[in-house]
Amino acid sequence: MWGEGKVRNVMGTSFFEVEKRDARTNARTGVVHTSHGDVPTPVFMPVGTHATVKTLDASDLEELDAKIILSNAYHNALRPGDELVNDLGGLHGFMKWDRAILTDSGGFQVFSLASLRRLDDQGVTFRSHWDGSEVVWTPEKVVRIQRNLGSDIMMPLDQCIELPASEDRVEEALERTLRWLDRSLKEPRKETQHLFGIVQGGISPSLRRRSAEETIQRDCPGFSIGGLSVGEEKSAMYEMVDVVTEILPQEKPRYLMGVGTPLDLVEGVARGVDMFDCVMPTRNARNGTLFVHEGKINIKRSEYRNDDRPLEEGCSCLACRRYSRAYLHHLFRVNEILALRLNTLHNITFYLNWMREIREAICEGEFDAFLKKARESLTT
RNA sequence: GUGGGUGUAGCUCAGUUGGUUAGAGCACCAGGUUGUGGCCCUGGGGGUCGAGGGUUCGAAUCCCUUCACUCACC
Repeated sequence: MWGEGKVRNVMGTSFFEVEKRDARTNARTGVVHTSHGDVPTPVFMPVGTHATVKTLDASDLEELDAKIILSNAYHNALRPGDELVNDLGGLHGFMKWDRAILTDSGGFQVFSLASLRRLDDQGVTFRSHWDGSEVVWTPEKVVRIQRNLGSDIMMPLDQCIELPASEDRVEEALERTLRWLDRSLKEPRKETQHLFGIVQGGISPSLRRRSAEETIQRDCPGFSIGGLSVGEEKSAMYEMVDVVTEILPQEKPRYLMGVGTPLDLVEGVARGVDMFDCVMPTRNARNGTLFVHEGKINIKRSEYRNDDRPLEEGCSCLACRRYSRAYLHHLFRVNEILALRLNTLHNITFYLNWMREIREAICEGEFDAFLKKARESLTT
């Protein structure tokens, strides 16, 4: 099913190295080398849209042992402004985070803020969601923004479309994404910055293949799989990941954008994905949904009002080490800021530990069993 | 004591000239949340319409009595 792909380790100071490949699936461990440190893969990148992982600061993230976070070109360019960030030492200096940063281009905002935009081949015209002023985006400008932000890994402007969509529209978005990638690659960036290509193609296997085959012709150090988890069936998403990872080169990292649930991460890894990001652990933390190995805990539920146990026995996070479900329930119910912070600490800890467990399972040759167990115990 | 006002879901209130099974917002109970606004979405439980009597085919709605709260004046 997953084939027996070739491993071609690149020696020396290459951007990415595959370390261990699973025998029965496409899962592999590796390391992404950046000028802000090494990142063991498969990795989950906490989302810090506005130069902060909401409720946490850089020292929190260091304590949680995060090696890389994700931020956003669109949001940071509007506020506080990428030139200001550049003056203040880039995102790293600004937020005092000296580990790796990946920035998303704002391509997803073209999609999610669709009512505010006008799009043609030249680029995108937005109305700022802050003050309504008009901003024009081109692929070149988006690279310039990310150069100012100083991220280690940057995404080109792409076109992510709503599903379901006609074959024609998917194809048009796919072609435009490729043209925009070519323009992005011509725009200067710092030597230490790496620009990924993004594969589109909706939920059409043939268009996905075409997008992947075209994209890998470009000189990119890694490839992203975009346009998924936007309302399609879960089975379709997994199938698209299968289709694409079969084509992407083994020696370069694959990044599945915006995904996903703990089970999605395992399923993605099984298909050869190395990098993930998702708002789910942080957003759900703020909405009272907490991840544990058995599934999810909705801390709002009244059954936790008198529950003296920690969220999850053995969890290393502050919320679990020190506080009870009853206390977390209370804090959430009375809308205390601390609830959001403790919940976020827990969910990020869970996600980072989850990826660590995945890496260990691969290293020990037990990923297959790990995958099987995850499928049995997790439904989403 | 006299005169006026108000009593409808836990809270704040809609409810047409009397007309199906009395509604909304918030709260409560429970789901959802996938390249981020603590937002938002979807369900659910909950009412002797202050109480009693009357008119009527039919009353939250009209009439009488009564109770509670409230305002003004003694």
